[in-house]
Amino acid sequence: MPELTIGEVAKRAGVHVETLRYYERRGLIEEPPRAPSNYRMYPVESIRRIRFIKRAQELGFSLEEIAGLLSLRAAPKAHCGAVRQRAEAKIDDIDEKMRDLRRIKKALSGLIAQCSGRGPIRECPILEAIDEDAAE
Amino acid sequence: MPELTIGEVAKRAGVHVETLRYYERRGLIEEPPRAPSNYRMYPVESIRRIRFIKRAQELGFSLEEIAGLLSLRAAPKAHCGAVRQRAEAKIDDIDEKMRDLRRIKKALSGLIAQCSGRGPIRECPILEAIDEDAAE
DNA sequence: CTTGACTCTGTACCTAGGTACAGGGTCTAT
DNA sequence: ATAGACCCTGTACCTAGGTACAGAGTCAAG
Repeated sequence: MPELTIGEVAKRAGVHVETLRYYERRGLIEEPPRAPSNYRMYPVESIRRIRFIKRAQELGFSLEEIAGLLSLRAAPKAHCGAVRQRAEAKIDDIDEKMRDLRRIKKALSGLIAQCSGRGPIRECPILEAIDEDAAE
Repeated sequence: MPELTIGEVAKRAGVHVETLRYYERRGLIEEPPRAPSNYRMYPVESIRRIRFIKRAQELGFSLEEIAGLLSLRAAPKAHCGAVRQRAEAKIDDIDEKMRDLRRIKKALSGLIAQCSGRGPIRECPILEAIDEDAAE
């Protein structure tokens, strides 16, 4: 019987015990069977699933989106295009964030260029610019 | 007496009344004098300060960092280099975020390239890759 | 002089993704 | 048989930046 306690799963998957219980509440992992002691007893496959979740997170998916991926995976009629679509949407999100960051960086660079770094604070061109600019 | 109620300040600065009270609690704006009714009565300059906060936010500064900028501005001995330094640090933050986003985007693009979008979900190369990859 | 719009304080709630107790039960080694 | 390490539930707390009440007081118009 390859069953694991929550602490073993946590250690092997590299997460905290509380995180596993949290994922269970969030519906990301199904409720494992219980030992007579009421301890959760996880099959070894659980570790793989937790790692899937962590890696999808590293790819920028939220827990809600990951739940979607997982239920997609479990749907026999689903096809691969649905997954691809989600990945593409995520890339669009990333592109948008990058545009925002570039815009902000450009604005900051412009401010820095106006500041020698040597005047008194009262005449700081950066502060003056933030103070005076119309909302852009 | 150019004094404004909280609602007037909110409207003119483009924020909610609750936000102004929140900023006051956070120490971003000082407690305004009170009318006999106990209403807050703001001087017109307050509007400028609120707008400063909003614009600094748009530049990526947190409220805590903005509090720092504001107290810097109020310190007579401070010099402009301190502001410049904060702006440069913010650019470094941005660069780091952009690097992260680029890395993630690259990983996602690689996954998408492996997926025709047409297979059944069980053979989806994207899901398989997330499932199998060692943490990278 | 009353109605509606405004303001006050205090507190709870929201998202996201957890983390930390408290107060109990269980399991293992000695 | 008892100490220490584990597990259970339930609830509160955390960051960040607000938002939403509830219940009370105030102000202006008609």
